[in-house]
Amino acid sequence: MTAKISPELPERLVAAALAALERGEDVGLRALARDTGVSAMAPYRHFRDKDALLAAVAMRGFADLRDQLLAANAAPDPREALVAQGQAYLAFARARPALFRLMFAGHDGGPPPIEDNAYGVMVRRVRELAPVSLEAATLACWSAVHGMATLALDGGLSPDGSSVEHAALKMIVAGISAAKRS
Amino acid sequence: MTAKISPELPERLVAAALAALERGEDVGLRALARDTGVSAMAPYRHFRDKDALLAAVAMRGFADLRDQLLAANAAPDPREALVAQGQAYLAFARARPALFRLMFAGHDGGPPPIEDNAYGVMVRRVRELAPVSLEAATLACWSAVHGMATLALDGGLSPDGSSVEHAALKMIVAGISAAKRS
DNA sequence: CACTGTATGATTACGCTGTAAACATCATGG
DNA sequence: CCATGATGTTTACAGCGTAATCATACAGTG
Repeated sequence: MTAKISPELPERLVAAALAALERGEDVGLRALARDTGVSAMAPYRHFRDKDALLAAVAMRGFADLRDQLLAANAAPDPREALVAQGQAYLAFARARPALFRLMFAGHDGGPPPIEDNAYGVMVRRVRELAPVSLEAATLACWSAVHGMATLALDGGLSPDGSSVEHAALKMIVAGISAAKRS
Repeated sequence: MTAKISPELPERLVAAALAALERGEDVGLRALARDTGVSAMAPYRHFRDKDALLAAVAMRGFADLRDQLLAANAAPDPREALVAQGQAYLAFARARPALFRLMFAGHDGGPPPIEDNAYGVMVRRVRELAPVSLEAATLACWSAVHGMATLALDGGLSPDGSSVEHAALKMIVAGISAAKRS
């Protein structure tokens, strides 16, 4: 009665986790295994423990986020592009809140939250604005956007205040592009 | 064999939770009750469920945070004061990371993360800088500081990069004080 | 082809958790 | 003096993460 079907259990587990997150449920190894039609211990053949699985899910999330940022990066003007990236970041957090929170929940072994090229997508644009104090400018920009997303999820922001958010983002890039030296 | 001693179980439970958080352990109702020398079900006489207890803990955290911000608010110049507040906010998050994360973890029934006067402490200073676009400026400032704190906890920032952080904070207030209209 | 090692999954079991239900004990006010 | 409500205890149950052990199927080698 061994199944041994269908492609790659790990992928199906991660997919099931993403689905559960989208559904607003809280993910658990057992429920996850049940959804995948497999025994409770099966996931342990592919992930050291629950955190390892969640780290894999988070990585998928970071990849998606990077794609969203890239898609929003079209404008030639760096200021416009950065604001658009910020809005995309916010939209991602609001569209998939549980996943977003998981991504930044600090599961020990996982990758740093600033992952892969999602970071690079932004840094390239910031460099056009503030090449001398790049580090500080990048930190300011990313912090502001990430903080706004977090506050939005936790109820501090009204979900329809997009014009205020837009104005705030413009202030940030203004402050950044005004920097001459550290 | 009924204890019925000592002042107010709820306070002692919250205190035990804070202690456990400070110790880096993860809080649980049972362990909490054990630390307090009381039975596992006792907390339910004072809190509807675990989330309610955590919400109380979070409120205590917000009060502490507000005090830190007030203490950092001394400088007469609003720009300096805001930067100092940001640094205090960061210091709080780094000094008590588990509590900070709990405060913004979005336990349903709790208060909004921007709590009490902690918010007001900052808003008053922002108003001196950008009275016309207050909403956006406040959002920009709070978002940046909160995002920096979150990123710091999740390993994205080096713990000794305080000069970069300082520069980033200055950029933020520069962008805010440059705002003339929305 | 038979044989064996390795990868994958299933079973079982343990201690932990949050919490529902029923019971005991006290302080208090009619 | 006794009923009543507030507080804490005991017992019980379902769910969780995971350690240990067993079963199966496939791959490579003789």
